[in-house]
Amino acid sequence: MSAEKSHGQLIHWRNPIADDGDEIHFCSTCAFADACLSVGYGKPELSDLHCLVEHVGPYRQGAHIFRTGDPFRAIYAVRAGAVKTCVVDKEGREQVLGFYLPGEVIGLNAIYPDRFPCEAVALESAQFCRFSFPAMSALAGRMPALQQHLFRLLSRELGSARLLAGDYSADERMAAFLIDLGDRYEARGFSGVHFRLSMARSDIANYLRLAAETVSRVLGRFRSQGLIDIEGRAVTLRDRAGLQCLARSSVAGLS
Amino acid sequence: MSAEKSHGQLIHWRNPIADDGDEIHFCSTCAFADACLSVGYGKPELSDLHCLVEHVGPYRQGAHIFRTGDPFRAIYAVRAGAVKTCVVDKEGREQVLGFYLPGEVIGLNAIYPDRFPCEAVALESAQFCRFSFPAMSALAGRMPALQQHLFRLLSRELGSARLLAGDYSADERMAAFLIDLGDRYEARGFSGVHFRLSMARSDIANYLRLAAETVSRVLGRFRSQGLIDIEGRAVTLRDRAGLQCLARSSVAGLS
DNA sequence: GGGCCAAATTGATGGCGATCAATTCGCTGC
DNA sequence: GCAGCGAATTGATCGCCATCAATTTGGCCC
Repeated sequence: MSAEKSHGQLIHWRNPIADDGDEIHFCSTCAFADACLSVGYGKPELSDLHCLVEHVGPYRQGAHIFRTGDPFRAIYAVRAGAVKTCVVDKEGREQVLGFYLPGEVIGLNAIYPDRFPCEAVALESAQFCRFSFPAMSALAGRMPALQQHLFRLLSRELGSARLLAGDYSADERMAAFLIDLGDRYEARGFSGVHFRLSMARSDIANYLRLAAETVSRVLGRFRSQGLIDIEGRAVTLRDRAGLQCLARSSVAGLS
Repeated sequence: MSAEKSHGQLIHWRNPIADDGDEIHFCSTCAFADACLSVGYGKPELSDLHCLVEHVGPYRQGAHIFRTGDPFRAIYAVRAGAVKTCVVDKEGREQVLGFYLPGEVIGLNAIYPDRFPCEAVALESAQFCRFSFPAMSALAGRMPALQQHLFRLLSRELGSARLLAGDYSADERMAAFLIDLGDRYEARGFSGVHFRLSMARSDIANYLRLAAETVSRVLGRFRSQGLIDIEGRAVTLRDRAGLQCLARSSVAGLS
């Protein structure tokens, strides 16, 4: 982040990277920032948390962070770049489960089977903080705030997974998707109205359970209706209220 | 249900109730049975777990266990009966999120928002074990096995929520649904091939994101194909392999 | 047993989005 | 700049499932 600032006006939006951490201060945009803040800097627990972190990457576009069936040892917080998780059935077709932006956590759904139930693939060059899960859950036992935090991360993801399961129209799905991405970028300190899609149209289509052609058509219609600007992968949400309205029943005012 | 018993041989299957617990022994079919076993009976932690349990109910059919927006204080394990969880949008249409059988746990998705994000409604007369969540997470801090168990319950539900989100045909959804119910009954010690649907066709339809008419047609077709027997709400899975095959790509061999 | 109402089944029709097909766009390497 | 190739867009057609409508079944109270 600090490095990017020197580039000046070439950057239209803040480059999504959650990397302002050092030995003393934890990444402020990270999903675990709250847990750290809630115990206060300088406490021994915080340094414990730092000790079990390992920075890994960069992984280049298309590289796997983990694969289906890999033994579960750690969860990963995205530091930079973006990731998709997906399952691949025996016929080789893949099904995208989710996209993860800087500051978000992947691997939580591996706790139960004790193996990763899905693949994680870098959508662009990506770096991670790797948290040993045994160490982390041991620490969580001594550190109620961290335990609470893990419960919340899991519970939250549970809520958002359920949202995807609704029987929404193509327009509703797409509107909800754009709003959701915007909200998530915003929550991490980036612009919530102007951002870059890090995934291909076909990945969006797969994630929303639509055909790629439908995604293209809906985006085109949204543009002609003045709801968004989109050029290649650069998106601007022009009419958030309008999108929000389309993305109706999305369980009004949750998360 | 007890009224049914007087009908004598009309009842072919074991009455689904997970209630063999007392002050000393925990319900053996309960979702928390494993956690108890793993620390061993008689240990002080176990009695701690028992102390924070409160038996509630019976709730009659259609009664709410909790409602959207209620402050989150506890999670509930189903002791007897069955439950559906659902959200209701502002137009009043409901969307079924899941069904819960004896031994299963509801309320885990309330941890993050700290309020219940959905309704829980008894599908038939139902009883519960109510676990105070603050007490439980405090105990989890002292009892790694319990913490682990909570993580696993959450993670597991995360996995199953994702399954529902796939773009499956009506046949695939229905087959997967029947197999899943059978597996779950079996996991709790009941028959996995012969059981009673505790929910209405319209609830199944809503849950599977199909029209009630489609559910009716698919079940009829399954019957004429010899895959199942169904009469009213009594189901027998005649050809599990056939159903399993229909329910294909359901992320082969997870959960 | 009879009447009432909701649930379930069965049939006829239509719409949304998938699929197939044809360009066009945009990036990469030479 | 141009060839080459995959991604994205745009158009035409088809099929699954929702919707509307009509019975039929089953549960419940009198």
